[in-house]
Amino acid sequence: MLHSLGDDGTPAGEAEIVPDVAVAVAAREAVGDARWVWRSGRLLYARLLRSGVRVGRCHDVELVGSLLQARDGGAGAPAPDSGDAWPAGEPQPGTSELPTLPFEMNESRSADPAAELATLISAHADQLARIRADTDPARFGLLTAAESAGALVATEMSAAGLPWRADVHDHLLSGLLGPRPPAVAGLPLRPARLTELAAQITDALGAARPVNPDSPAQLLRALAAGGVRVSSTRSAVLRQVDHPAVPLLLEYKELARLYTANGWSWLAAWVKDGRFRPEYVVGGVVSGRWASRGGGALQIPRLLRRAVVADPGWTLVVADAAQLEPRVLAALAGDRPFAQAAAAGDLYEAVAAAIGGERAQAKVALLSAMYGGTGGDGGQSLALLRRRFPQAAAFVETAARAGEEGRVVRSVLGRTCPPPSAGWLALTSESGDPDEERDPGAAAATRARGRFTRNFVVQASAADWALVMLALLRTRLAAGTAGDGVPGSCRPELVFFQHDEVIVHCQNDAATEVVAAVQAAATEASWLVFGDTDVSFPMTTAVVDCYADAK
DNA sequence: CGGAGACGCGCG
DNA sequence: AAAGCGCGCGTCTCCG
Repeated sequence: MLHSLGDDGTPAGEAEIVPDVAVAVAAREAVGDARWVWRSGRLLYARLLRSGVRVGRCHDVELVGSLLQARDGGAGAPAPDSGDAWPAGEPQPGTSELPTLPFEMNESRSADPAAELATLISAHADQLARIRADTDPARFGLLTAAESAGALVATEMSAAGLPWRADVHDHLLSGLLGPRPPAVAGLPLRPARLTELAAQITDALGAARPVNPDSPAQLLRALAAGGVRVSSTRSAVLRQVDHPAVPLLLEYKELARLYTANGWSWLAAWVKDGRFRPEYVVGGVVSGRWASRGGGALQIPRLLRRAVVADPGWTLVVADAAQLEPRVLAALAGDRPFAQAAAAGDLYEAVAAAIGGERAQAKVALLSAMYGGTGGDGGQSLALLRRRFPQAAAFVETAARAGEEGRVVRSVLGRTCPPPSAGWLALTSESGDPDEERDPGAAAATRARGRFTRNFVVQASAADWALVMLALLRTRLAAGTAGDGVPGSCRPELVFFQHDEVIVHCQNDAATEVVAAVQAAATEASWLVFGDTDVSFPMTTAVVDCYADAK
C-alpha cells in the first residue's frame, strides 16, 4: 500500500493498493524525486535491489526513532540541554533540505494493512514535528536525512560486495601458514607453521609437556615455569620481555589470529563469486559509526587488502579523510589558532610547529586530549597543547565534565550519547552520610564516563561528517555521467565504508570523475555540518587496482 | 550441552 | 598511581 504525503507528513489523496511494490516504486522513481517513508528499509530495500530497483531518498522511521529516543530520553525525560557540544557563534547551515514526501509506503502483509499504514503515517508526522522542535532543527534534520541515506548506502554496498580475490587470499594464507590443513573428524588440523611454532615455543620454555599458546592460562603458567613473570600474555606485554620464546610467541599469535579470524573458513563462509558481502549495521555504535554483523567487515587485517582487487577494466578509488577527528575538534571548538593549524596540509605537523615539538609527540598529545589520556611520557606536550589551544582543550574538558556529572552530550548534528546506567548512578551517587565510605570504584567510574563523553563529542561529530559525506557521494555517483548509456551495471559503486574511508569500484575511465565526486562531497559535507570554518577536511584519494596499493 | 564472561587482537 | 575512545569475533574456561 502506498499513500502520497505532503511536506508536513499529512496524507494527500487516497491510499493506493499496488500489486507489485517493486514495480510501483520503480515507476514513481522514474518520474521524479520521491522520498520514501517506511518503517524500516533493512529488509525491504534489499528486496527492491534484488528486483533491480534503486531509490533516491528515504525516511527510515526506525532509525530516526532511535535518534529521537536518544535525544529525548528513554522514559520521556526532558531534552538534554544542548549547551555543551555545540559550536558557539557559528552560522547555521541552510535549511533547504526539507523534503517533499510524495509517497508513503507500507509493505507488510498484516491483516489490516490500512491500519498499519495509518500508524506509520502518524508516527512519521510525529517525527517531523519532533525534528522541527529540536534546538537546531536544520542540523538535526540533516542528521536524520543522513542516517536514512546511510541505510540505503549500507544495503547497496552489501548487494554490490567488495571485490575479493579468493585465489590471492588463499595464496597469502598458504605462504604464511603452510597449505590448507585437512579436516579430521570435522575439525581442521592446526596448520603446519603453527604446529612448528608451538613445538619451538614448548622447547624454548623448557616445558615437559606441549604448551598450547592458544590458552592464556596455560601459557602464563608455562612462562612462569620458564622464568618469565608477566601480568598477561598480551603481545604488548610480551614484547617488553627478553626471552627466546617471545619472538616465537609473537609470530604464533599473529599467524594464529590470521588463521582463526580470516583463514580458509572465513574465506569459504564470506566470499562468494568474487565478492565479500558483509552486513553493515547503521547506527550500530552509539557514536553513530557503523558496526557490522558477520565477517568482521570493519576489522579486515591490512595484510588482506592484497586480496581486494578491482575487476578487469575496473579500478578502485580509495578515499580517506585525513586526520578527521582532530580536524573535527578544531571545527567544533571554534579555536582559531587550532583551526588555522587544521586549515590545510598536515595537521600534526602544524600542531608540532605550534608547540615546538616533533610531529609524533604532537600526534600523541592530540590523541590523549581526545581520549582522555595523560599523554604518558608526552605529558609535557599535552600541557603545551592546552596552553597553545585553550579553546580546543576547554571544549573537550567541558564534555568530560558533563559526563562525570552524569549528563549527556551531543554531536555537532545532535546525536545524543546514552545516559549513565543505573549501576553507574548507584556507584557514583553520594549517600549524604558523611561517615559512609564512598565506593572506591566510584572515582574510576566517574573518570571513565568523562573519557567516554569527552571522546563522544569528537568521534560522533566525525561520524556525522562522514555519514553526510557518504550520502552526498552516493547522490553524486548516481547523478554522474560515468556508466551512462552502457547497458548493465556499469555505474560506479560504493563498495566499502569504514568510519573515515570509502572505496568506490568503477570502470577505469570513470576514475577521474569519481575522485572529483569524492572531493566535492567532502567540501559540501564540511559546509553542511560545520558551516563557515577555517578548517579543511581533505580526502586523500588513490586510484588503484588493489586496495593494498592505496597510500 | 549451551551460555556467559574473560581474554586477546584486528580495525578506525 | 593508573590510564586513555569505539567496535566484532574466535578461543578458552567455567558453570549450570
